Amino acid sequence: MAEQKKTRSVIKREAIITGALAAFQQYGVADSSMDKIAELAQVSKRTVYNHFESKEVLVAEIITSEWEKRTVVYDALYDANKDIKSQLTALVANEVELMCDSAMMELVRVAMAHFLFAPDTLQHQMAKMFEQETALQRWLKLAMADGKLKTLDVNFAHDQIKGLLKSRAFWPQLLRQQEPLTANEKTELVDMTVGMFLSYYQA
Amino acid sequence: MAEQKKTRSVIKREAIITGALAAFQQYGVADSSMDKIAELAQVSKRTVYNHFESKEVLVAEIITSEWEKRTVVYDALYDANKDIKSQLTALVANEVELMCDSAMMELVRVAMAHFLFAPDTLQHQMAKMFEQETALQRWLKLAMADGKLKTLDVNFAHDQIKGLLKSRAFWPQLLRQQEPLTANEKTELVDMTVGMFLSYYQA
DNA sequence: AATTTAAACTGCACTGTGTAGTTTACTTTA
DNA sequence: TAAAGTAAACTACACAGTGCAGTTTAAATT
Repeated sequence: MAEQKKTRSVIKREAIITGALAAFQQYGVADSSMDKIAELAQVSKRTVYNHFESKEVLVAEIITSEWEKRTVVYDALYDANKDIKSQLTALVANEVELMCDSAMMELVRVAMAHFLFAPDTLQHQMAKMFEQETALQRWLKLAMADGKLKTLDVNFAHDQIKGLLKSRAFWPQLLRQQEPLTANEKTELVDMTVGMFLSYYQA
Repeated sequence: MAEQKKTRSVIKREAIITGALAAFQQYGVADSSMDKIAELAQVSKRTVYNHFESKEVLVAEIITSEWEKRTVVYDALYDANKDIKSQLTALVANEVELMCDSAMMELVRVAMAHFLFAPDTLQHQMAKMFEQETALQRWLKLAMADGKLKTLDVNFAHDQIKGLLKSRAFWPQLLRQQEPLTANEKTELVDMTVGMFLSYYQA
């Protein structure tokens, strides 16, 4: 790794981002002043403005870059020789892990609160964050092409799976109405979801 | 109807609520100043404060009262003599109508943005808004007791149905990524949901 | 029908506070 | 020594909330 040669500028920048994220997660974007952010980052306010020309720029940059950092692509492609159920189970388990990740959840919370009433220009930015083909979608297409699933609308089916998962593993936690799922609850959720999906869709 | 005798006070109060709701829906709670609300309501700011002692009180009162107004109870109880599928279809169709309602959606948008980073005390208020047994839950219990459905965790099953519906009819619209569903799309969604649910749970 | 009364509303000036963003004079670091 | 950071004061503004003198409204009284 070439991580030793961090210039002071880079160090400060990272501190700002860390501090801003912490502030956003604790107070939300609207209630995080630039002074608070600078203080949390252990950096002078002027330095914040040297790195980010305005609060809006800082917010946008942090949210999108953190988002990209966290949407890593898990690419287990469809394998015609392996059994459908176990493949789907692995994929779905992966989706659950992604959506349960607490850093991810906090980021979504920040982004949602910030974008819900944002002007159109910012809404587009949010839209881009969401429209991103998942490994699950690719797999569904291939499995269907291979005749292992009933003919189906891939997007519809994908939303069904996501809906089944999120209603238990994501939304209640995002709204802080429910504790994060335990490992057991996760596997149960995955099994039930795959079971229900295949009971309807398996060819 | 005894609606003619509205005192001036009542008229003003209603104007304030209407104005505040309009402001909230357009700008969000945080960016709706009391001046803006008074202006939209065509009422002096002082009058707003005569009716609501602070902004927080105004927000809380409006959100909860509007919520209660909109969560009307549809009570179609389980009927052992009628066929399972048609009963469930009616109930699910009702749920979809409720969650698609644009006034409801706007209210949820306002409430979410407002409560997402609120202190614990306010979070409890939100929690109460959500924990409310639906006709669907009651029906599932009775249908299961009657042996028409496999033994199941009622809450889990309920969340599954809600998840299947919301991932297509609610969340994308809330985030303004998707237009509201057409009538056809709604019935298709209802049919697919009931179909999938029963394919797994019907005894 | 004219007058009185009390409650509610208005408009406006004013206080206090919090915040984005700027500026300045000084210090550190590569 | 030049670029980057620091600390603190400062500007300009928006907002929540208050106080008050004067006006409107509707109903009760004459």
